[in-house]
Amino acid sequence: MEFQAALPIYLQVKTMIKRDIVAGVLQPGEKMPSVRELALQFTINPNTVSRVYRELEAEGICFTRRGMGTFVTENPGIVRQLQEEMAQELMAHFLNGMNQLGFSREEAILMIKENSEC
Amino acid sequence: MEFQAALPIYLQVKTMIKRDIVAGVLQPGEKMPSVRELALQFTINPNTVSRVYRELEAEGICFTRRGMGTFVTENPGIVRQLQEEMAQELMAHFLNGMNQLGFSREEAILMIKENSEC
DNA sequence: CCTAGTGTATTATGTGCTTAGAACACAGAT
DNA sequence: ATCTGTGTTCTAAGCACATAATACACTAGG
Repeated sequence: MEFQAALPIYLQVKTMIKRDIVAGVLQPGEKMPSVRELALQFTINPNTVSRVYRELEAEGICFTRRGMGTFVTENPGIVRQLQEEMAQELMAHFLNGMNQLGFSREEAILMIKENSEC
Repeated sequence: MEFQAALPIYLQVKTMIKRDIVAGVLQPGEKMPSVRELALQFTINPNTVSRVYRELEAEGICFTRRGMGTFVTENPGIVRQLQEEMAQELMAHFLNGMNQLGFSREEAILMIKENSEC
């Protein structure tokens, strides 16, 4: 694992966790790795992981029981909600970028269809 | 104009300029805005613009004539090259992200087709 | 009670980005 | 020569991010 230099690590970790929830790697109610464990796994500082969990909790994605750990929100709708949010954001980013490059929505779709090398 | 907090300003400006070149807003050989002018336009520091021009020059996208200004590279291939590069990057980012959300390439294309609201 | 494993908080340090301000070097026009 | 508009360079300051190290607060299980 390596992080992209341009984006703060804590944001990249947030995205990874959210994607793991959508993909089912982390399931609703499941215990997430401990702050120290995830810090070891990513070779980053526990404080950085702590920030990630704090922000994810503020977004209603997980909750914390002091002394016990951090857990994915039980609400099963969380998966669909995250999936919708993140997919929309990816599509918007892609289409907006392609538009600024001079490609229409249809041209963008055509290009992505005819490109097997990505 | 406002910048995204997560990404350094100089990177965002670089992308904007490259997209303008691909879209034809800036044409090969054309004079680019002066460091101070672009700084005023974006309400950022001239040093930040200077850094953008320096990096773009290092990538062969523009060249500088001291006392005259900074100009888009004359080479007309620059447009096609940038277009190819940036489109590939957008497609890769999109498909990779969708994959991590659990969508195959075909599903991703379907979703983007059926979504007129983005 | 004690230990181990949780999240949390604090302090200090280093790095990169951004800004402000000032000065310098070069080119073109008057 | 002088003025104006270029890019360039330098110094100082502030902020966010990330790290290291340490300590604290809580929970479960021996």
